Amino acid sequence: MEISQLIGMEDPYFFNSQWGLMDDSVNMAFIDHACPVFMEPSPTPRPSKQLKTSSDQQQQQPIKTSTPHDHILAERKRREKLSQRFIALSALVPGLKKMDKASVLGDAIKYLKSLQEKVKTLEEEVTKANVFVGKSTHDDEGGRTLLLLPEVEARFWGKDVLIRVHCEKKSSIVEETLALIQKHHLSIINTTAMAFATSALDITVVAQMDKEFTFTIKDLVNNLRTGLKRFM
Amino acid sequence: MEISQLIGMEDPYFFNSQWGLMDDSVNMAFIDHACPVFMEPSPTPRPSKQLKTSSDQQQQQPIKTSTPHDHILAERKRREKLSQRFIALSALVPGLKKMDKASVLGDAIKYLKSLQEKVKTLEEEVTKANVFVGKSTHDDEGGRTLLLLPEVEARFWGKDVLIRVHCEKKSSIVEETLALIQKHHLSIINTTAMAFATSALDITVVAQMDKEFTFTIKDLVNNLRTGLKRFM
DNA sequence: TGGGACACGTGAAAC
DNA sequence: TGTTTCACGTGTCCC
Repeated sequence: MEISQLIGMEDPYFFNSQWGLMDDSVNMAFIDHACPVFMEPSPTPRPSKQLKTSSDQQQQQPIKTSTPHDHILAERKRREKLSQRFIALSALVPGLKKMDKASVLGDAIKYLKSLQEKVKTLEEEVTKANVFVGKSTHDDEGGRTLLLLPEVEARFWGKDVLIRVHCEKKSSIVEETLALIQKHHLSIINTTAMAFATSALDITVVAQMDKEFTFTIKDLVNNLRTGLKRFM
Repeated sequence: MEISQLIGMEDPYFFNSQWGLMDDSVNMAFIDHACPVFMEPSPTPRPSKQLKTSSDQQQQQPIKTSTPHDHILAERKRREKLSQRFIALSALVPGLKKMDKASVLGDAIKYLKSLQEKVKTLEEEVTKANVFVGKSTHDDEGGRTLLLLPEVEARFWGKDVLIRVHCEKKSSIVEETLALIQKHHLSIINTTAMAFATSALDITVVAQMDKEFTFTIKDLVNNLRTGLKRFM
């Protein structure tokens, strides 16, 4: 409120010392990049230059009848926001040596690229590497293994999936297992079930993930285990 | 807080061509953060030579006269570099709706955070998956296990033995595996071999120990692994 | 018409 | 010393 009164004397155009430099804005037109902002030759309307001292606050408005200092206030706010985000960005980039804006941007770009690459390779590794998951077993000290059936194990290689189930021999357990697998958008390629000892069953399934479907080994194993448990 | 500061220094923001403004540096103090220099191979599409127009503008410059135009050019170059990096950064951030600088920075920050989080969870997933690795592979220490083919796993139930072998698909590997098993005085009851992915083979064998013969799971697994390794 | 975004030139300050 | 980076106010464009 009172601010507007305090700076009534905006009276711009103080540095018309080298006004001839301004027609260089024509050249700037082709320097400008990306966003299609075209600078016009800038007619540069000559305002009646009259420098007013600070004591004189005659509020006359030549052309710019708009708010004179809301503009600079808004610009300050914009700069402040930008600076804050620069700081926030620099806080996220590790090993930042130089803190100037260009370096922050440059290192952030490099770091972002490396992160994208890392995510890519990690995702590949997760889905393509051979991994066992979700063995519900506990090793005791003797090297023996206590079996908490059902035991489910899966490994991925791209879209191929190998699933092993070791469970108690029960009627319809094979059908139930295959149905569970199919519910995960897996196309069964091959399967075998072998009896082991007196009451155990060892099921092996090779399947393929349907296109556009991805899930983690962990989820698959957990879902199969909990699904089979309901049958036990 | 900041508003009071801004209002308080509102007045000294005016300018005349003289050298009379000094307290401007006071308010700069809390925002300013200076930086070292940095140079990089930059395309610099346009040198933008400042050619002298017919209406030469050299005059006055009471005291300064140091480098009036190099400064402008340097600043232009700096801005150009910054803008270029903004464009490069915006090209890396997917799903960018608004293209203004603040949005680019903000979205880049959010994207960077999400990538960091993703890397973290992915790395966790990979290591956790490795922790769960079962008995068959090489290194037992620290709960970690190296995933080295061939993987061999065996379990006993009385005289019954279940053996699983996951190995590279090679000719005669099944026969070799069965031969190795038989050398351990194991009578093969049932067996199956399933191809998995492009070059893997998953063999499951159910056998029975011959009378009078006993050995530990560990010995059986190790012998099978070393025997199969010679084939790889 | 008014607020948001941008590039500009400029003075100051950090090496 | 000069080179480099910064924030500032400003004009202008664009919704």
